[in-house]
Amino acid sequence: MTHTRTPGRTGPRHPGDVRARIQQVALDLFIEEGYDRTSLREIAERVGVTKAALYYHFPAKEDLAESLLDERIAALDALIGWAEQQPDPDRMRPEFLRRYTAGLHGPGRDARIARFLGRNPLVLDLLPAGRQLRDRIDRMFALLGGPDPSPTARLRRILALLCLHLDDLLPAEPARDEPARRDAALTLALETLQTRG
Amino acid sequence: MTHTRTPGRTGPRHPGDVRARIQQVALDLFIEEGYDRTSLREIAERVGVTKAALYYHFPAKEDLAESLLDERIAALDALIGWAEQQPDPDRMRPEFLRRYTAGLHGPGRDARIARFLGRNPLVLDLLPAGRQLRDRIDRMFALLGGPDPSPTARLRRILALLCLHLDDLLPAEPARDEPARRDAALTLALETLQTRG
DNA sequence: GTCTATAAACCGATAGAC
DNA sequence: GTCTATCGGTTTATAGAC
Repeated sequence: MTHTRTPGRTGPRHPGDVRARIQQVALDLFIEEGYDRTSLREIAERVGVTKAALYYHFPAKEDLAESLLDERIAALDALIGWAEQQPDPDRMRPEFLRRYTAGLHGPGRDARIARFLGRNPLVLDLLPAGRQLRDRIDRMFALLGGPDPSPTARLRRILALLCLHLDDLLPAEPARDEPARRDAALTLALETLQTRG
Repeated sequence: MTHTRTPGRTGPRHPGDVRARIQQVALDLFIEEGYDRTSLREIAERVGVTKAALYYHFPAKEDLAESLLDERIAALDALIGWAEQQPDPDRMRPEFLRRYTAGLHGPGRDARIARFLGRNPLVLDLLPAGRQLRDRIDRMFALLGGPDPSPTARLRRILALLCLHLDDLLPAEPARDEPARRDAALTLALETLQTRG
């Protein structure tokens, strides 16, 4: 038995684990200049290894992107699981939005993954994990609204969730990512969801 | 003086003007599979000409994309011009939203150009015309809100305009592009803009 | 685990005939 | 205006040494 470990497992042998650093750098570049325009050469260069080393950790470029989405899918699954256990949907929904935005801006990469998707929406069609993610989004829409929604009610719940992603969808604004802005977004989301027009 | 015309001018010599057909096909493909993933070979194939013919009508791929954005910029300039002439801002703003969505879904390519941008947001950074378009968007935000906005008010006007683009931002939904849905979006946009929280 | 070297494919773009 | 043919560059991905 050797000390060699599968690169897919967690638990870095040394800090700055290469696999995680590749993910970090790739995420940065995917946000900055787009998934398609980011080459593996560019990622490898910034990490400080060669292109071939990337292929040791990820079989293909798509698998590197998938590994990022998997984290986000797991986070959403946990949240959806919680929501489905709540007995009172009317009390669940506002708390759902609070937990959603809290999870987005807590520790971890979720906030940047959301921005990655906001800047590369076609990834949701392109990758298998993207289609899985879209399935989770649809289930969240279902949770946010009651049965048999009117067109307005349908749009309203979509809009409420979108509120919390304004900064991911818009091109860089001066005031992005400030706590006050996040609070304002949550307030707007709650108001949007709860208005009965 | 010959009959040869500059391809940039309007007035087709024959119906199905090749330049316009290239734009149509390119727009379709840019929406379906993304700007970066759409090759000139693919566009030429679907139009029924060779790649080289494309270069007669557009000096480069970017110029083809720019030509699409130019139409949208002109449409927005007209709308912004109207808004700046209105004496009463409080009466202008709801009407602005109505004209904005009417222009989007009237004759012309504007609706599909908006979807092109929703699916390829990085184009706004990439192309010179994209940055011009962003400038128009900023000016519309300024028109929609009064001076010295609170964080909530800032987000609110952004959200109102975003309402009218929900179908451009979301992955294909079953009920996209129906008049009832557009009416619901306009109602929501007006409500979002006018609520004073 | 990381390297050097290279394969194979595709891209945007150009030259020049017609 | 459209064609054939091709150039030069970049990309993803692989083979094999260490």
